[in-house]
Amino acid sequence: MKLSGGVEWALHCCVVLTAASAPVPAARLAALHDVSPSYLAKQMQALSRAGLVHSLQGKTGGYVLSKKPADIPLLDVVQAVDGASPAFVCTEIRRRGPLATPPEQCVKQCPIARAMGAADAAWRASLAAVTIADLAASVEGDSGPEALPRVGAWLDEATGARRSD
Amino acid sequence: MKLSGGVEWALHCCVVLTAASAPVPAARLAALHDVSPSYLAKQMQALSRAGLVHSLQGKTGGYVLSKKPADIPLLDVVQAVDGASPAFVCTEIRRRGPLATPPEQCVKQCPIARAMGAADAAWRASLAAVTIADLAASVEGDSGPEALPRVGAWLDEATGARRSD
DNA sequence: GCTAACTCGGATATCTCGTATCCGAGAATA
DNA sequence: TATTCTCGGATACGAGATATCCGAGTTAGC
Repeated sequence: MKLSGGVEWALHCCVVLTAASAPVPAARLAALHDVSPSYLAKQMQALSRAGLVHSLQGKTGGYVLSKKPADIPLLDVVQAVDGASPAFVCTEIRRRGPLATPPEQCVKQCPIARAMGAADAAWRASLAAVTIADLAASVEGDSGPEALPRVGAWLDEATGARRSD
Repeated sequence: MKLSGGVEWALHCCVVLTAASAPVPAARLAALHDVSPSYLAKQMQALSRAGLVHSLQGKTGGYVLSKKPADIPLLDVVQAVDGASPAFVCTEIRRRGPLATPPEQCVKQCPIARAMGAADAAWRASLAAVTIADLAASVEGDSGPEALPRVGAWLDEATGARRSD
């Protein structure tokens, strides 16, 4: 029961992209967080495939959020990076062995699968209730209203003035 | 975000142990479900270490539930087999890179970690609300009141009359 | 009291999946 | 039109899960 490590990176990227006003290359995002550029690129590709971010190619290319931050639940980001398959997969072992449950009693899934599925649904519901906009607001509350715009400005420097660092 | 496959086996074993009236060897449990005896033994060891089942050695040994089924939440079984560590681990990447958040603003964990932690808590709460006894009752509702006792009798055959198969 | 057989428990190979990386395709700028 | 920068998929590497085996301990029977 472990979540892919790239999920954390993807979520942070989505939050900071909120403050950017121009396409941000994956390399720039990697530099901001001081993480592997190659690997973060992979996560951004996943977000792009899921339609959460729009990718622009070419010299001034990069990634832009394709929706309003308030319309992006955390669940979408997590599922884009980590996959949408549920944590628990029922192997139907009740149908095996000498005392296998007869097929006519297997119309509904077994109680174990139901309970695990309910827990999975609760987890997803919790993630679906929070959006990227909520996270951005929380960052303001924690680090002050100027923190996020400052990051956004730093990200924009890449395109505006390449002489920043 | 994938759960160890052994979790399913462990849960099924706990449910059927409800109906047994004598210690059941791991090999017998494996035969019931037609799964690898060696690997299931590993899961049972995890349950034993967690104190959910009591292990008896010797010729008439085996595993017995160490508590009333109503006192064993699914969460305990899942955590015993899969580990208790949370699915999301915050790497604190906000403290890295050129615009690292100053340490004095890191007294509380970042909004992302909080949101993921809340989802994890919801998942655990859902699992903690269901007990092995609830599952056993659901099995009765699905397959009839005689299904579970029949399995229990089959498990007991191992010790009572070894001439069963 | 002793032998023998059966049990659990931990230590040991194998393998899939996540981690990390690289190079080619495509587009906008100059 | 050529160049430079970007994304995108295909490619090695490593950790963790999967599956297994053998030794330690205990009980039953003789």
